[in-house]
Amino acid sequence: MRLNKFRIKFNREKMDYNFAEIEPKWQKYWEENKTFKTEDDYSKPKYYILDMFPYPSGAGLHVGHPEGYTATDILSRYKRMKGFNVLHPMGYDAFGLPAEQYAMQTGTHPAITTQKNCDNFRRQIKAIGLSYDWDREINTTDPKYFRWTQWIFKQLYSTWFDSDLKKGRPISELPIPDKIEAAGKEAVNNYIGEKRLAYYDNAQVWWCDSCKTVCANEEVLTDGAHEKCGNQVIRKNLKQWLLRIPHYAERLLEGLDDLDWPAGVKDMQRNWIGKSSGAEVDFEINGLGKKLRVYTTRPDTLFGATYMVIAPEHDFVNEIVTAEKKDAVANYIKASALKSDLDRTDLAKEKTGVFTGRYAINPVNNQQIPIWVADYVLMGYGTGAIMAVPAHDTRDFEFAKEFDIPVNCILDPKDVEDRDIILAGDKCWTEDGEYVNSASEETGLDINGLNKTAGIQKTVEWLGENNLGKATDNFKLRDWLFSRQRYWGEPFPVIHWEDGEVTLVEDENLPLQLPNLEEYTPGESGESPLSNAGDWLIVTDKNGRKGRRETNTMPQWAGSCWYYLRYIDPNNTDNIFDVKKEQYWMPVDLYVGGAEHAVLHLLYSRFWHKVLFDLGIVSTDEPFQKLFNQGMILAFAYETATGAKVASDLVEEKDGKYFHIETGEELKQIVAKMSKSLKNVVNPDDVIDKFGADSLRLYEMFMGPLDERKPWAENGVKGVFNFLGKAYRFFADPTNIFEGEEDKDLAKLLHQTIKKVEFDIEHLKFNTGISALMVFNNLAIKKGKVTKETAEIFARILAPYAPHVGEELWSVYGNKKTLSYEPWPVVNESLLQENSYEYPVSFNGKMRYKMEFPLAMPKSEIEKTVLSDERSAKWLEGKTVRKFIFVPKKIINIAVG
RNA sequence: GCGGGCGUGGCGGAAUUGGUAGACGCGCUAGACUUAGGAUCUAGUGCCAUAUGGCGUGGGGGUUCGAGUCCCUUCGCCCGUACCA
Repeated sequence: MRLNKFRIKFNREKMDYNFAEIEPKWQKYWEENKTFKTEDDYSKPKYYILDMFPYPSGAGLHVGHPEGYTATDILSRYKRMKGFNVLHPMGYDAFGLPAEQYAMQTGTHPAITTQKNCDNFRRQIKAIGLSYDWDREINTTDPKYFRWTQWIFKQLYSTWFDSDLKKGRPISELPIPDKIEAAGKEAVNNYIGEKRLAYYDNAQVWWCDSCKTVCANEEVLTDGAHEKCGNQVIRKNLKQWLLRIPHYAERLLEGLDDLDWPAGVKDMQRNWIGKSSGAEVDFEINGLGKKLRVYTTRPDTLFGATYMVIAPEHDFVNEIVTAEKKDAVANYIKASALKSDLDRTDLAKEKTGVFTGRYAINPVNNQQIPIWVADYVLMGYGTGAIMAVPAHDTRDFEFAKEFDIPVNCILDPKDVEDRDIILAGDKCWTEDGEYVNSASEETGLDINGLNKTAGIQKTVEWLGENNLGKATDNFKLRDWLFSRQRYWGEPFPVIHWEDGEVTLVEDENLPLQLPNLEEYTPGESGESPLSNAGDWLIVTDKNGRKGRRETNTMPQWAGSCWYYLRYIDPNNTDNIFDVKKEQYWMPVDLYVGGAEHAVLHLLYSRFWHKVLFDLGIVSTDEPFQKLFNQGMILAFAYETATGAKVASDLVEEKDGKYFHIETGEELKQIVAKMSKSLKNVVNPDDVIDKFGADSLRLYEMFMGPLDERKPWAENGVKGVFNFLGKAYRFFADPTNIFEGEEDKDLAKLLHQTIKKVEFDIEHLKFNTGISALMVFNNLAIKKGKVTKETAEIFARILAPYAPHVGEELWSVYGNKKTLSYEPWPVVNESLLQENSYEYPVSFNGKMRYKMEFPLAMPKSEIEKTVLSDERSAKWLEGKTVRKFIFVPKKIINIAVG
């Protein structure tokens, strides 16, 4: 479908809405007057409104960007008029792969590409009329910025987590056990190294062979593809920097409770942190004099354990396996090591495993149960070993059925249809019930007759008393892999000395800049491009000792982890920010962005923030008080009956139906993501050219609720453009404005509109706010004349949405300065007072007619009037009134029958 | 499987939280002004029916004087996640 099917024409004779003149004029005014420069005026209440800053791609802004940006801009403009000191900044998350790949192909330095893209983004953002304080613009690739990213890394490296106090503390305060102290300096250093929040070690990592880099767990998609490029990642063992985020698991989990965040995002983070409560239990291994420790969330089902499983990678495998099973087990381990992770996590596949030939002793009843090796048990979770209770765990049940292992039901489901089948061990039961066969005279444990909660409690107590196990929590959250084999990232301020010592670059030598390179291509086996940087790479200390700089760089998350803090004091050269300013501005009052960052950026940021809080660097425990996810903007797309997608330029519309231009086939209109291949990508620049920035802003807000996904429709832009045109033509025409008293209806609606617009902005319901402005505009035009006071109020309440039209009207009325700091109009409640109400009169819930009554009229009189009204006769005929319902200022309903 | 969200006219969506379903906009229909209209203005527009009226918020059931809204049940779609013991 051709998108340019109409062009806006102006009537040059009359005063018309010429956005192409108005918009650049006011953008220039704001820029020259630094209208939106934010002062650190502590006497005013503050409001910090943050957008997720963009990655400045070569493709420029997408219509998804202005959606969130307009929403925050409306709120910012509104809050300024409400007397708040508003911090509303913008910047660029500019480290990243595309600029580096472009450099590999063309030799253009990533800094040049980045600069160009940032300039383009800035131009586009300014063309939307967003009220950012441009003096606070930041860029993660700017050495003045990443100096402090490196500085924070140093803080992480120099911090340990005190699990008693549940907080991070300076590494200098780490108590060293006497035993370690006695073992010498190396032992002490190793001990400290094990406690640092940042550490360098061999790690099983995800490697993307297409990007030639490692990536974090969070960057690997469900199907094993790299989030950035879609290539399947593989496992590799490399020396890498990691951050001990699991130390903060509990804090990150608890912190979520008090945050005003979307439930979905909170749940995703909870899920990702993955806390489970259970117990660790030790099983004596028969004939080895060794204990095998398992983790279970169901210690209450110990009596039902009929076998055990250890992961193929478990340390004990070789010791446990008996001579005659050695080959079988070795083959199994080899086979599972070859399996891709995708295969291993494929739920549909059948369970596999092999018996080790050895038995363990179940501590609750001293029975011997076989130990198996199976890859459905993962080394990375819990202890890498489980007790298997097939009667009450679906995975164990599947496995037991596969290998003919006994299923002992120990939990009577009671009133359930399949009770007999379950009791016979032919069906798995994972819900609550009453224990049976769960007592042993020999060991003294008896939980028969209890329910699940009581069973768990009693078993855990018993395990503790007998020194066989204890209650334990487990988390899914793993160490955060924090280094990348890339050029275009923050260099680590780290030197590896030839004697094995690792030191950090001194604060006064930060930032550690990136060297200029000829060759940006990473090595095949995981060397970073920086290993080609000869002069930069090698350092010598004053004693002649040689060292090599860390050649990995930080991941893109590093820069975005703390950018909201730098906006507070972006040009501070001595400190990361001024303490007073931080105390004034933090926390962020509202953070708006896409939901795709639910477990990546938003979890990492919270982690860093908590560490900085523990170290006394920031004053709040959480960075973002309220989070709001804007919904994705989609587009209409077309597909054939067989579901084949058709590019939009091959579609024509006839009588509300869609046809293929070439084949004539009727097509179905669907909603899909904008994509180049479907040719339905909308560029904000084009929309501004054709309709203006105010129309773009208004339409993005008018489309629907901010948090919902919704399709772009150009006709909708025309709708809001028509509104702005109508409003402008009416309100900018001096012959429509008079001095005097406002029409009563219009005055009332005006104040209702102020109230509605205010409420809707506060609640981020911009679509209905615009609708209220339209309703008012329609009535004003119908009335034909408005007072200057009304006109000025309209300009002010329209301005947050359509600031260019707002400013233009304001100046038409003779005001010389911007309206950005004019006080928000006060609702005159007395105008909203009603002394009568037009009641809908319903019979059995169906509205039949309307009738006006004074609010003061008593119910009995209203009842009498309504029932004797001639319009009621028809509905009352042959029926008796069962009940007369009267709800003041709501409804009258007569139940008849 | 589990977790989160959604389902309202031809379309995007309203409904101030249990009280007039369909605000506002698009589209469509008719008219006005025009050489012209893809500009602008006016009127109409949930569906069925000639009409009194009937039917309508994915389907079924329930609570209530009254249900898009609450409860039960069922269907469909979207997002996230997955052998986490």
